[in-house]
Amino acid sequence: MITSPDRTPLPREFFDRPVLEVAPDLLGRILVRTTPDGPIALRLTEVEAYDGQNDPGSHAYRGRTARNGVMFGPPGHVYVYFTYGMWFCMNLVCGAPGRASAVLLRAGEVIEGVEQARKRRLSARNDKELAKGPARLATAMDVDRALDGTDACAPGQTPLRVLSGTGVPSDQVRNGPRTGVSGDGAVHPWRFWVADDPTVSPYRAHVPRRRRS
DNA sequence: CTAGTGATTCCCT
DNA sequence: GGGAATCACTAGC
Repeated sequence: MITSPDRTPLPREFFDRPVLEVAPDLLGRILVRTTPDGPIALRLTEVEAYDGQNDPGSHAYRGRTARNGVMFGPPGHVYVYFTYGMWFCMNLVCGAPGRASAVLLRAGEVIEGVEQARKRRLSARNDKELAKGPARLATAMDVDRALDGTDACAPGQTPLRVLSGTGVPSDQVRNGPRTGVSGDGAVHPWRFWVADDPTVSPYRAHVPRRRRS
């Protein structure tokens, strides 16, 4: 049976909670990106929690900088960072201002605007790979640094919004170590995903890169 | 399927 | 100057 997902926007209060509550609760929600070419919608299937300055894996661990400033602001805003010289990744800021916690959006299923997402992700071998991985997700959803600081809970038109969707029953939520996080931050099992979902990205342990000559 | 590596730029020490 | 919340590609099993 197909039930139509709830298109109610998530209010700011949804994000104004501890990040370890918000992260699993985001699974099954619908991220909507409004572009001039029409909307792209994504059902979230994999996320990671980053707990501000308490968390060695978090960009906010060493305090506020030019890059991570949005994380220290109000919840419900989008934090976009550039990494590995080529890619963008997007987060949703959680908790009270100053908490600097955020949820990294790692993977999802494109459910609307598939044609547009395919054009942005030409190397994807099938539609399950369109947003399988955080940089792939950002690419498919046309998210880059221009959207850093966007309020996803603002009234009226916004380039990004999160809708209620259907959510995911808690017995379908799995969790484990975060991908690509090194050092002391690797101990926390703060990656959450939907059980047996084919759009979840493969786990990769952090590998330190060898120095180039 | 897994493991290894180059790409490429920005941030922070 | 070192490394990064990654991806795509290749080789080999």
